[in-house]
Amino acid sequence: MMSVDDDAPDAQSVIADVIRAIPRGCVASYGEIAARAGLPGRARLVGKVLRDARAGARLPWHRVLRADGRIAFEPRTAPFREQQRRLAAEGVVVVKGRVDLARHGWQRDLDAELWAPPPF
DNA sequence: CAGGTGACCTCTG
DNA sequence: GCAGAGGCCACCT
Repeated sequence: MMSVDDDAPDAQSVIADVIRAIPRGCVASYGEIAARAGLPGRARLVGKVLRDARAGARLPWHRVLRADGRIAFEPRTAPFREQQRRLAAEGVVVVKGRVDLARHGWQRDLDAELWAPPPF
């Protein structure tokens, strides 16, 4: 007997899947992730998923940034430096706690595929 | 039940 | 660049 819930996986697991889909070397914002999970406006829920994420969750949490490309943690804190370190390890440039989204943004990557920009 | 909080976002000035 | 307001909603007091 099917129920409608079979087609309504809980939001948090969908969000987790989206985060796992962020390519290495790319970053995505909370709002972007929520939107891609079919949950526009639910950026805060993405934050909760990451907060609840456990070590064994295997989520690339370091690839999630704020909408302006800044790391969500307070500068100079341990988590902040850890995220910055992990990003650098993937070749993502972090300057003053900020990433150039035009260079490493996931959405930008999609645009690159669809638009097939000419070499400059 | 009401109020505050939070790994957030967008708009306005 | 910064500040305020409104939106979002799960979770805790």
